[in-house]
Amino acid sequence: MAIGGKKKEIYLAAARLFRDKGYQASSMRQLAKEVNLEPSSLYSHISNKQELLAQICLGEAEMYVNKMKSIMSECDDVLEILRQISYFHVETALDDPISATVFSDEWKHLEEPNLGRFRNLRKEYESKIRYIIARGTEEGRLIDTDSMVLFQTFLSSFKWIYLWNKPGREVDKEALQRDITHVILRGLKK
Amino acid sequence: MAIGGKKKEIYLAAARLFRDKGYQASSMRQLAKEVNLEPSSLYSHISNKQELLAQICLGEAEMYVNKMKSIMSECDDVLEILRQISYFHVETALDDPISATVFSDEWKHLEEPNLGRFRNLRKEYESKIRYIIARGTEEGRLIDTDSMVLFQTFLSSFKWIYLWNKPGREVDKEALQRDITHVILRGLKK
DNA sequence: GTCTATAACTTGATAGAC
DNA sequence: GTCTATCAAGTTATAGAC
Repeated sequence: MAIGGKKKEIYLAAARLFRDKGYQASSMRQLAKEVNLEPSSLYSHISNKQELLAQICLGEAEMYVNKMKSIMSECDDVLEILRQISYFHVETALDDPISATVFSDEWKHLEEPNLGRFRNLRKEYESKIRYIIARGTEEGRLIDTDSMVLFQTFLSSFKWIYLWNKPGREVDKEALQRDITHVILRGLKK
Repeated sequence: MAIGGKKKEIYLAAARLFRDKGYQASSMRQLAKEVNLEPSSLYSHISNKQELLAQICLGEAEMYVNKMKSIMSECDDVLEILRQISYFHVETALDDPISATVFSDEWKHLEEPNLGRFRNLRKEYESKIRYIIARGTEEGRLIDTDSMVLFQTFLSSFKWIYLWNKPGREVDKEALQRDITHVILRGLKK
């Protein structure tokens, strides 16, 4: 680990710990052990435990919002937008499954004002997807089923990848992107 | 609450607490308050906190396994079996969203030997579904995409219902069963 | 920046009176 | 079966020496 990289090392270890045991069951003592420090020394690098969770969750949330903006500014075709979102979800779940898991499963332990910020970012992201799906049905590109069902089914289809992506596993990213997107869009397309 | 129903009352309150705050963040003191007892009095009805989680998670897991056996013994058509599984998932998520959430999100806080039992039940359930999906592709009823992708996408498609099903919401169960099943099977069917 | 020591508090669970 | 009182262990975080 490079000099000055201790803070990053702490964040990475915290994310791994939160994923494996959950936020509440992860102690600062344990975290300290993982980065070879005494517990009190952690506080020279971070201000408290909550900050660790907030950084991870809000960082991921901002990444999704930014990606969504980027996709929508570059592309106008509903199916192509959904395809790009799908590819991005698979990619993030494979490239950083630890952060993806903490983001998905531990955000509820955020405290205010981080919780409010997180919910706003998620709402921003989700409302864009809702809009795309509603437009898709209007344009006759997606099936005419309840738009909430389409939206929720679409998003939940990615919720297994980060859990399934265990360290030892060999994954063909491009094949997985292609297959998952194929199955999902097959269900939604008219 | 009926006489003798205190134990059941405790379990219901515990499930609600585990869902809302997570297992680790739920304290026996809080649970005691919810059922109008002093913390120590809880131990006249249950032996410890872990037992509460185990009962909820293993109870749900057994229910799914039993239902799966029942479906497979009564029906031989792959698409009809998948339809019935889908309907059952939607039904349980709507009828008892609290247990469904604890089962899905808190099982990782089970300790041995409960954790092993839970994993075995889940494995039994999932291997039956894997088998059905593999058979579906062999028979030419389902698309020829990677069977693991089909399996995971199928199961994860139900993972939003119990979270979305907030108390105040009005839900048309039959419409939801029909719509969700329609979208999912559309994606899998040849 | 890291350490030792410790404050201030919460946790699950038990003992024993009633 | 419920209570009061309490224990032993664990929690986050801080103070101050080096």
